[in-house]
Amino acid sequence: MPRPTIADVARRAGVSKSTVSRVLSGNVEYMRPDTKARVEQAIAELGYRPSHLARSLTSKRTYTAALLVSDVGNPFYPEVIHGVEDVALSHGYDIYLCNTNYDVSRGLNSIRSLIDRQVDGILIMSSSMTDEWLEELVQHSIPTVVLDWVLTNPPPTVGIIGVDYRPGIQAAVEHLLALGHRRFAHVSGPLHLPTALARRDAFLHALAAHGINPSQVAIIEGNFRVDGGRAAMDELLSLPQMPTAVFTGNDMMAMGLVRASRARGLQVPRDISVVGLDDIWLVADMEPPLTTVALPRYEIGQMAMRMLLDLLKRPPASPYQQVETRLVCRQSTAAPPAA
Amino acid sequence: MPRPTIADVARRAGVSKSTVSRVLSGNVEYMRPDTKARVEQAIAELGYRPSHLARSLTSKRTYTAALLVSDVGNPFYPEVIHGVEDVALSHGYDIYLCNTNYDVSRGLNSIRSLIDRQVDGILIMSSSMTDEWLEELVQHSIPTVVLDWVLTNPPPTVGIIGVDYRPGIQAAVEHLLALGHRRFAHVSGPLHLPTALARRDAFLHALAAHGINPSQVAIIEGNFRVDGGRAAMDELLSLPQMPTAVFTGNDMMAMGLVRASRARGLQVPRDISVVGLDDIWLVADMEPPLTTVALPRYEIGQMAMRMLLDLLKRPPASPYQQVETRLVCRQSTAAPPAA
DNA sequence: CTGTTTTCTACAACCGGTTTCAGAAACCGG
DNA sequence: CCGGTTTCTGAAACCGGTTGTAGAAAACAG
Repeated sequence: MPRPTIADVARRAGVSKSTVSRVLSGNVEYMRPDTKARVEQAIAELGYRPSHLARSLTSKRTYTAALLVSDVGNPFYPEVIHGVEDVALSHGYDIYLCNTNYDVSRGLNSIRSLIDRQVDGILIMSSSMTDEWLEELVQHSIPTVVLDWVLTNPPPTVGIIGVDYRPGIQAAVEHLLALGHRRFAHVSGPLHLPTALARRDAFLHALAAHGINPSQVAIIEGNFRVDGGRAAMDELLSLPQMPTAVFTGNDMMAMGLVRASRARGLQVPRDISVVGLDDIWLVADMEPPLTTVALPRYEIGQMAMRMLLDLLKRPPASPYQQVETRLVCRQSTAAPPAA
Repeated sequence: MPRPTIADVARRAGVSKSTVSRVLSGNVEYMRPDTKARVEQAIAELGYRPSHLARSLTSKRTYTAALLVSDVGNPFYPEVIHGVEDVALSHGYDIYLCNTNYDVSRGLNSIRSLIDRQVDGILIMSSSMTDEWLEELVQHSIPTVVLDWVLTNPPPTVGIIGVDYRPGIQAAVEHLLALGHRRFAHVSGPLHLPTALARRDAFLHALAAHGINPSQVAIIEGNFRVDGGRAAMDELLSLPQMPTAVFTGNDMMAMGLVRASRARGLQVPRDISVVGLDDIWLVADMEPPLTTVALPRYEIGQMAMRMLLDLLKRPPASPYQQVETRLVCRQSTAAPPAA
């Protein structure tokens, strides 16, 4: 037998569809208690549950949101996803998850599909996005929240979660300086990404504030992945003068770098100090445990979803919120070699 | 301006809704070419895209499926998710992702919500499920595919992806025996899970086939997590006689075990050999790289989604498919200490 | 016991599509 | 030029809900 519909309930309770609809939506101000009771009983007896679909058709609300990430396999995401999901769940929302696989056009396809499905809003946490995505979404006036993206003049339906890299990175720099380091390198993410630039610049500024000229800092462009960190190690070794401390744009590259350095006979932190960024769970018990700039990822997820819900209520908003970073000191940093 | 509807297109093309609907669904056998052209032009001019929602209401198909996992953070899942997603995408499906967080009732809530949203089917890949979930789904005759779950007499709407642990585990056992090991231990998953039992039994059977009595094998019940592996190491040390080779129910526990052993002053593989299961990407460059029984996870994802699509077409099926495991030899296994 | 007001419920239209069916238009042979 | 096919298109009902409105029933005043 197919699911009972609202008409079945109405028939059984001897009332009209509208009456059933009213008790469902709690709109019972002018309803006789016994009528309400009859309807409720019919609902219970039939095990009736309203169809989300039909409801959405009139209400224009699907109670559905989408989360676009580059790749669920990236350890950065799980906690973010949990944060998003927990808030979503508690507001009756379900989440479409889409991996862009770092592919801009795949992402755009997903977005189109999601628009056709009338999702109420979209969370974009894929670094490999383009402004074209936003245009598409703005055009259809779909509320959107973007993580760590730079937007001059954001449209009213777009919210932004910013990351303030300064406090964490500044603390890292001061920590390294205090240990005695003077020669630094940075392994960045792909420099066409705003987030990679922000991290690099926060690092350089913090150094400059302490009298270290950015031009003395070796910058190696990486790819945010483990193998990028590995490759970077080789570049470091080919430098005329090895830096004694390296800050990597994320933890994955730090992992690759530490491994590659071990393979090259260098020991972390004795021969070289390494600081990562993200504080993914893996690095807490790496060999050695990684010193890193932590991002509150669960919080980011929650915040993003909450912002989206806000955007859904009172659209002309375009909010901006920031999360802070902080330094987590572990054992991949030490005084530079005497040399 | 709101999205154009089919009525807008019809008006603009000077035809009826039905005609537009027909060109949309490609049902143009009896249509004059110029009519079709007019409609297509109107569609293009308005940038019309049909509403998935309205369509689903009549067609009873939402082109939506759900994937239930225990925790996206578990490195087992990403590749599975990719497999599922790739097949889904290429068939016009979008995927709801739900984390159960190892919580049976949270999972059940998700399932209820998904049923109300009329998903076409559900993939269950959360080990912490119960048969109650299936009952709910079967009752609503929602096609379901379950990974590695034991079901006597599966209902026709349920498909199962089985894992044949034997080939991989057998190879692992033979590998260890060839190295000279005779004293074995197994760190299992929670033994109320069918999958944990299957892994344990495959191990014991393989040993038995080579003359090692299961009763001589130390079995420690773990939890499939890193800390479970850590705890298991302590139990191993308290044994009257240390085994020389340990097979863990998954890689996470192997990681914990290796780390704990290092902390206890033991070296892998010199003092003890360790074999994991899953071949998650992390273990390829652990210290030492882990020997492990590999599961074709991307394939599992693809296979599961394909099975679901099949189930959607010709329901009275209840298929069963198996994937094979195989041994990946790395450096966490060696000859036992001379002692 | 009426007339008015208040309380309650049903009817009907609508959301944006699909599908059945009937009838109009074009084509054809005689 | 007429009747019978064949080809094409539109009207209407439906999917499963929500909502505005009209009008019946109950309550109340006179």
